[in-house]
Amino acid sequence: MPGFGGKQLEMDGSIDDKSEDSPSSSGSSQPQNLSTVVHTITAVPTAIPNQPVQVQSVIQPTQQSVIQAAGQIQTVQVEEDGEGHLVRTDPDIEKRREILSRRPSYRKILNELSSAEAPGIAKIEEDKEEEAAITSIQTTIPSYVQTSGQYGGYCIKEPTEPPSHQLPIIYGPPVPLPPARMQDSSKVRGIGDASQDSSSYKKVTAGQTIQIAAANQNELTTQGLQTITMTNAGQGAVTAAAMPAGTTIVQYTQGDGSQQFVTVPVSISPAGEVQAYQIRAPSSLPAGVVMATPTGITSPQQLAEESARKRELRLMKNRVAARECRKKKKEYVKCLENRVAVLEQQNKALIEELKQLKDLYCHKNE
DNA sequence: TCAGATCATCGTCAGGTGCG
DNA sequence: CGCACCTGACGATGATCTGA
Repeated sequence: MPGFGGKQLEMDGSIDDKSEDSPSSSGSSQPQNLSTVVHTITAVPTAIPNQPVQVQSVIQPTQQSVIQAAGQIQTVQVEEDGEGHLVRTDPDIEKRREILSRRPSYRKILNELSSAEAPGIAKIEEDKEEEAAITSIQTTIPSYVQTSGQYGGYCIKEPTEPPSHQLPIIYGPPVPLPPARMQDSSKVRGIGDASQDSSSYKKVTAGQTIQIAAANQNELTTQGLQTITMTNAGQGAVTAAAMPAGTTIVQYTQGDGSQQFVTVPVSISPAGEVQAYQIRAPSSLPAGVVMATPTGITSPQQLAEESARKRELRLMKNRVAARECRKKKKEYVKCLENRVAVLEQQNKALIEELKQLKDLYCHKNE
């Protein structure tokens, strides 16, 4: 597993360089306490557990040696394995291997790395985004939403002064939608075309993604709500299987850029009754994800819709998690590359130092 | 210019891990 | 033990490169 490599590179079989590779020391790290060097050991970092440490100087197995790198001295127990390799046998190794046998978290690893680095490298902080400000919102589904699952176009009128932290109420008559805006949800999403209409009514795309854009960006931003994207069932990223007809995912972006997701079942009665749902932020969901709980689901169809909604929510969360994971992985790889650069630099400096000392020693003997 | 190769990105699934 | 989260693996898709 690639994810294990970096951790083992640091923890297993290599010099523990927690404090030796800060970026600030890059290029300027010179060993200071050379008089304390008993043996100079070059430990080759390896991703393979139990890989023997390659020892350049001649030392005896089971001998206490002192590794000195970038001013840090460390005692290392070295033993010979069955194949003539010299292997580190620190008492901590077993414990470390045990820890490393678990799947690592890029966040944890990077934080560990960062804690050993200079402050220049940013840690990946736990998401401390504020809890969703929206705790109790009444969403009203317009009666003209077609029960086939395909929305007709409709207008959204933003309240002149919407209450703080509340979604705008969707209402208004159906409006024919331009086909071009119904083609690609990815293009539709993020449209905040405030310049397009000066009126308080908005055209909203239907079929794939419906966005509720702010006419006055500042107005909504100050209320912590910028855009709302409604993803309809059966199209785009939401498959028909995942989202039965009449189920809607509402995604909106707050002023700070954090995304919020709401799943809203749209079961409009043939009579056109509007069903209201209470939107809340349950404790089981992470910050930023709120769940719309329909009141009084009893029929099997509604149960199926409920399970489909749950599935869609799970997929959405996993999608976000995958994105986060990839982001972390990239940062982690970058961090490792920086470490490699720093260590190469230090290795160079140490080799140079050794060379100079050897020359000095030879000259003294002569 | 175009077809194929290569690469990057993304969504989804499955399985491991941590935690209450 | 169940749930939520994390992450490797896989396939799909689009962008870019390359040689004919």
